[in-house]
Amino acid sequence: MSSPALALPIASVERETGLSKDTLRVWERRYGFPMPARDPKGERLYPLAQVQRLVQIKRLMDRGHRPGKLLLLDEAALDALDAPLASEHPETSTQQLDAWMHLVESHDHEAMQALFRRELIRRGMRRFVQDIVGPLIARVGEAWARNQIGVFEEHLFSQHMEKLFREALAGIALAEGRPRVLLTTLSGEEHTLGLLMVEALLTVEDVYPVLLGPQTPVSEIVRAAIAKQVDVVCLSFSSVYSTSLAVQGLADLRQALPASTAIWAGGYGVKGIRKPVEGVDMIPEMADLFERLAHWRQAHPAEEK
Amino acid sequence: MSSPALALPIASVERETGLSKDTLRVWERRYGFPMPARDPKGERLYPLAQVQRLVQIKRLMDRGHRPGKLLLLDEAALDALDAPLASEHPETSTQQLDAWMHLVESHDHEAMQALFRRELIRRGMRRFVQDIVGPLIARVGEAWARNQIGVFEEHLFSQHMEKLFREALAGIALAEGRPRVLLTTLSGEEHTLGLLMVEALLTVEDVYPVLLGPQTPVSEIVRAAIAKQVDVVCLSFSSVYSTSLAVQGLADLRQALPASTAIWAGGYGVKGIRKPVEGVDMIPEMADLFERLAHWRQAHPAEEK
DNA sequence: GTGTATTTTTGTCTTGGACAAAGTATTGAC
DNA sequence: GTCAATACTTTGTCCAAGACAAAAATACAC
Repeated sequence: MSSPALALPIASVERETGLSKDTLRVWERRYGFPMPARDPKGERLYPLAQVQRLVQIKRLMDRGHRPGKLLLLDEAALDALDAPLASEHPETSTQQLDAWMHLVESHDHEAMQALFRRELIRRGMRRFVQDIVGPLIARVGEAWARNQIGVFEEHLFSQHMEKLFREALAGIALAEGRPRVLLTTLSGEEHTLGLLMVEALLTVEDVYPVLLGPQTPVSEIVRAAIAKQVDVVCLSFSSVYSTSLAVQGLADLRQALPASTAIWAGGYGVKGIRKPVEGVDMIPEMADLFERLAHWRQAHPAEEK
Repeated sequence: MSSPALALPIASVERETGLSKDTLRVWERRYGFPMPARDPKGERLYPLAQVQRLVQIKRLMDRGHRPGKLLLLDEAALDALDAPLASEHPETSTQQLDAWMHLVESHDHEAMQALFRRELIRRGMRRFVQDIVGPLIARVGEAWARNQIGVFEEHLFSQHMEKLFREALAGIALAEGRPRVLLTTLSGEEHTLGLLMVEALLTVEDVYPVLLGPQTPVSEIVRAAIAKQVDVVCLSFSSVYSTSLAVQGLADLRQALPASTAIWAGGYGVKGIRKPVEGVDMIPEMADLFERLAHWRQAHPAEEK
């Protein structure tokens, strides 16, 4: 018999935690944690408890804590760090959001899907996205960082949002509207939901969207922009994307793209950018998107043909 | 200025080829290939040509060739081994696939989308996926590996496939069919297309699918499987996922999941697995999926309530 | 406050050796 | 001849300790 699932080899820990083997080994050397057992061959075997703690540490690091501090803390101190942060959801009526969150937590996706559809019809796409989806995505991200929900709940939520948007857009035939907008993210930014949200908003505003999906290198964005003759390249940054990487990427893109092509950068990740990047329009809030759009249309009156 | 993309550091090569850093280094030591340049710091810089050849070698390995032989061959001999693959999907003529590929290359996604819809209606979901989508995805992956198309074309293709599947499934109300199947990938496997394809196939076969999206850690898959009470966990592996990581991950999952929950593993990434993993059903080909499904239903006759 | 220089932290890369698991070849029984 | 057990070869992953640059934090000047 024995109970083999009590410990994992280093490769599995890498997969489960997202921490590289090199990092795991160097932490052990420097900080004394994690300190795995060894098999007869001398290879590391991480007890499940240590793996769980590593997951927790990783999550706290994503929230801005530094490994040097975290790895020296004991379990209680770690848990204490997990608790606060609870105070901030300003804008939206907390009560309604709580109701939505409860659906996310309870995995009742049939009810969630049904409620989404109802609210979409009731409010229209624009208000639905602004009042519900946007805040809810932020709330879910926050709940995940605070360990109130797991990866599983977050994934399920994302999938159903995606399904909802794609179904809503399914019936809409693409008009030859202007501007033509390319939607994507830079390499390293995996979050797709923001893009779909923007696609939905723009489509109902008679924009012609070209959805490229996430993680396109700058050089390929340029190729795409030229091949599909877009007027605007719109990028989305989630809150986990490093601000400096975003600024660098936007600058690179601006340089590589013809001056006639506008660049819009949106999402929670751009809120941290203090100094604006030359030739790039920041869209920190959903509402700014419409402003930008109106602005573009004003500057580019419809030419015949 | 400069030309930064001419060579890649080892981490990028690992990501692009699915070969681990350790493997890349040990091949260099043993066989003399790949033999990367070095930057001032002494770190490896793989020229693009070597990376492409590595991708080719990886593909040939998945077809059963052994690295010891392949790494000693020159370019011509490698290409010779590569060629005879064309006849693998007899149901679809190479000519027709070429026509599809041409659409991918020309970025004409309106035509592509229209043609997809027509073929879906004409053939039905099952034949459409088996005869067209499956081979086409393989073909696109291959073209990408050979550098015949860029990231941009590949992304655009993926997005339109995704759109197609999601639109096709939009109208179908989920029946309370059995088995209930959880669809996801392990951390590190980003490819979503395979999941959607399987979801589409299963949905029309009256299965109840739970799509979790990509990159779920094993522990969260287990939570999800229990919460959603699924009968089967179905994982997809693309060709860039390392075979040994797949085996390790499947073993970890098998151990963590109740014995009553079946595990199905599909995609091009499982073709390289020689020795079956205890308690995991391999689905190397699309057709095997239906066989597995029939098998499951036979073993679990519908109980009333 | 805002910007620049200095120090610390941190992750990734390096080498060469070791070993077991998987794959191939050989042997021997029937 | 087939099949199975045995010996040999191939192959990927792991280990150790050292090195270094990019990022973050701190100190300092304005």
